[in-house]
Amino acid sequence: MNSRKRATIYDIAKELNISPSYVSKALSSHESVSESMRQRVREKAEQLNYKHNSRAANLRRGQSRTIGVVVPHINQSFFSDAISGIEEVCFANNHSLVICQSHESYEKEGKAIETLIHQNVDCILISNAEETASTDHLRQIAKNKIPVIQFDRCLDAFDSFKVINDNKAVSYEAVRSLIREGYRNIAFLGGPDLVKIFRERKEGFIAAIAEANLSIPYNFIIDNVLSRERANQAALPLLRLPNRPDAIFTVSDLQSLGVMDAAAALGITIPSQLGVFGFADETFSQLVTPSLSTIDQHSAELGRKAAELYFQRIYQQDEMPKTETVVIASEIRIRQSSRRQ
Amino acid sequence: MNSRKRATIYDIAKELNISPSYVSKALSSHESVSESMRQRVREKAEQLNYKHNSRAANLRRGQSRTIGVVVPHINQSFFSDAISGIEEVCFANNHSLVICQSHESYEKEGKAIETLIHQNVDCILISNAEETASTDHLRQIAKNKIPVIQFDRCLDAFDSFKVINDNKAVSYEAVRSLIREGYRNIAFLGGPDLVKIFRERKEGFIAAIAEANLSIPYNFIIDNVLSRERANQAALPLLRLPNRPDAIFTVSDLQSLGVMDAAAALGITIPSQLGVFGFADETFSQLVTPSLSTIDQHSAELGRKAAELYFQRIYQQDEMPKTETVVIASEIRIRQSSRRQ
DNA sequence: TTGTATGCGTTATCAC
DNA sequence: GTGATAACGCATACAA
Repeated sequence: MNSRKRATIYDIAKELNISPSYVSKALSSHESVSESMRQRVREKAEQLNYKHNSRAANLRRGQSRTIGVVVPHINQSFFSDAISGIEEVCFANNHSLVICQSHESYEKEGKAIETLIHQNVDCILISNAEETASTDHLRQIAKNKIPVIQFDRCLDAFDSFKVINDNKAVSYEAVRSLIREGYRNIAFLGGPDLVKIFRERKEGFIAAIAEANLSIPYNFIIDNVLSRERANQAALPLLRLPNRPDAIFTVSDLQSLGVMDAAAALGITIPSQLGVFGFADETFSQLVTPSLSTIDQHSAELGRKAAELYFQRIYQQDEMPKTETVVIASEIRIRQSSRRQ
Repeated sequence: MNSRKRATIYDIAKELNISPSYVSKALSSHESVSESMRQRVREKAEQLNYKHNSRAANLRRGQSRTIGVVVPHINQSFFSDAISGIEEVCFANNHSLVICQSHESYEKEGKAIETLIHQNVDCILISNAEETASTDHLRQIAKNKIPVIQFDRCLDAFDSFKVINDNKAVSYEAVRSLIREGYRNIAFLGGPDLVKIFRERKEGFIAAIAEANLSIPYNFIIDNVLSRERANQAALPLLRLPNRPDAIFTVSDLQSLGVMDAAAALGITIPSQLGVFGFADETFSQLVTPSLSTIDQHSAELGRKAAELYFQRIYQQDEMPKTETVVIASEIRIRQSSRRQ
């Protein structure tokens, strides 16, 4: 695919009988270059269809002006919304985005990180895979002097910038709203306990339950059932219990879908016999019937914030700043699935 | 952020008292390097935490091993699924992905392309913005000797590899299924007429109508209403007509949602009084009530195919191959919204 | 088997 | 104002 090579500053220099370095300065509008010369160079560049090669420039500069992103799946609303926000900020700052997906696998996550290190990215934004139970891969990044920003699914065993929602507070709000609707026997379906956000959501749940002086049978709190299928498998036995839950709070919308499947299979009506509350406000949540009560994480905003953190706090900073955790406010969206009236 | 620099082959060479170029060969397991030396180099590399800098290597090689992707929005199922497929293939071929979104704007699309050219990407995969009515931006890419592969939203005024669905055939099938269900007065909500896929979907619609000897009032075919809102605005007056349509075929699921909104607003029941058929099989389509009949485009497969086209037909080829259009079979998914019984 | 020289396209430094 | 030179990190043709 090399029919002919692209024009370089050497070509422009030759045509204009000036030196390549001077062309470079002219193109970057260096002060020491007269306006008339800048003009001449620009015209010749246009004429030769010259395009600046940013990778060569970045090699020279010792940067890549590229941000790496690792997410479990790019085709889940939460992540694609977040990436969308990240892309906007990066684009506005003349940086580009290299995206990898881990498919929730720790091994693939490690490979993706390896690739990004080879690519010499300036920063890595990561939301960890469900499977990830070690911080070795993150330490690997740090070992290569690449700053890490975790978002949403953060491992607190690794110190880095983090962008998350006010998970505990909003979960507390959600469960309170269930209690206000008259639900009394509320179960919880969670995610991997290593991931802080899932622990926090559980804490919020427990706080609301405790505050209302309700009791939770030990088997009403089930961790590590993050997918629709696994939540379904967890909900079925729960809903077959003599003293079955009258509401279920889950840490993702997909899990709520699994609960709804289970309820349908057992002929249990939502919301009258069973309240359901999800998390993430996926596109489908307001479209299912009954529409799903959930939590809007403002994911695009979360992505934007993560990227901005790089540009404001790390980029062009001399030393590594003290890490920090940014909290993005989220909102409960009460819909039919948790409204008894 | 330059606390200390990363190790290079020079560092390894110095430590081992051999030449840098020899290190390079040893690391790439060149034949002329003894196994014992390879081993020594590898160990030292490991020890110094050396990471291959692929951007420097690629600069030397005159490639970037990077594919650029431009889509309207990365957070729409169809596109994120397609990108997911593209990513898989690229990752398997040791290439990385730079992703830009046009937000359906021609101007942003052009800027994204400009960025990708600067980035020196080896190929650009693009699905054009709704607004795009010129092929200038694509010619700009070609002018820079970068191969273009259009997918889904292709402009046929620009000759390039293209990957699309069997739009006409599957639309024909979809409309036939509506007719089979007894719908007789079927309207069409389309996209921009410049984009081939939308024209083809219309052609399929017309073919089925013609075959069944049904007539279509001139105002039952409405182009260029691609979003939920615009489809809603188009559907409302249509459904207020004395001789209103008893079914509507749209070229996207979001449009169908707009139609459903309109029907709900006017108290028209789906599917008994109005059949609705969408396109794309977005995640939500099987979750809405009534569930939406639609067309599964096999978008991940479509993305994979687009990427494979690059690796199989363009990458490492001496001359630009003759372009070609690849058709990905799609399938109709008949659900409640178009089933009268 | 090992090493040398050169260049990829740019920019920063210094000299004129 | 303008230009020569080195360097970014690597790979390759060529020499030994």
